[in-house]
Amino acid sequence: MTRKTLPAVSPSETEILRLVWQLDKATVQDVCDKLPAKRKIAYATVQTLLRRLEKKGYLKHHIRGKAHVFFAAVKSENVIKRSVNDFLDRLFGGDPIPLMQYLAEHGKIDAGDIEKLKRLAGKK
Amino acid sequence: MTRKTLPAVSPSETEILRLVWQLDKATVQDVCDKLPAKRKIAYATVQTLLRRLEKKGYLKHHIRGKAHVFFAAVKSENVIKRSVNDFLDRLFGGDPIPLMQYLAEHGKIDAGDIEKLKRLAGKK
DNA sequence: TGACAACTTGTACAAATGTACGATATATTA
DNA sequence: TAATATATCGTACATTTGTACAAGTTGTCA
Repeated sequence: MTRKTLPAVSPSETEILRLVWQLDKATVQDVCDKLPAKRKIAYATVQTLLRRLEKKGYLKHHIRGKAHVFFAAVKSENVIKRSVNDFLDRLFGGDPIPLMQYLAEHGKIDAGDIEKLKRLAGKK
Repeated sequence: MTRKTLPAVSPSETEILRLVWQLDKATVQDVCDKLPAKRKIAYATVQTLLRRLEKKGYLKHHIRGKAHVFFAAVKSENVIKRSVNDFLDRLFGGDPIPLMQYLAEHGKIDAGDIEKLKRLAGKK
């Protein structure tokens, strides 16, 4: 009987969560190492974020030696879904087209990418 | 000599800001009326958000009668750019493809939309 | 012109967020 | 096994965010 909606993930937490997904399993140190060079925050800060994510229900951990090894407790798709919808609502009133448009116009994606996407969309 | 980076726009502020863009010029009341039915927050709250947006530099206002008429002080593209990039960084490490994919897979866009986008992307 | 309704202003305040130090516990290794 | 390096834990704290009331101000209409 898990609560159906977990507490919201804050922006910084999202960033950390993503790294854990990427690493699959990760210690505080692992996450620190994976942080983009630009983004420098203390080990202790990453630790706090991981702790909060666990308390909120997004992560679990088991122990390896003296270190905590964190891993996802919920499917990333669920988090992504919520995040994207929320973002879309706030910035574009829920309409995805302007977002796609922005990405297309800013060369963040090219025709090739779109070709692949088209196949994906077609599948639906 | 405007500061090159304005203070960040919070999620709720973003929502309000979007409505002002949509209305072009808007009083507190206008924004309230435009709020999605789901989202119900007090007049006073909307007012605070508008005040903050103005203080942060995203809005300006002139007076009409006794009411403040707010309007954009910076181009929406700038805000969108920052928001999208930020969102992309945090949730996808900056890679737009997974986002497009999510949108495509969830039927939020269809092949027709993509066809148009392709043309846009091609232009670049 | 006076009352009313519509607005703004000042202020408040709890909760969430971002960031991190100091103390303590524990593998590891010399 | 004692010292060391590494971790966690408890805690803290300034800001930002979300939300809003109460009091004062000012067009407006009868």
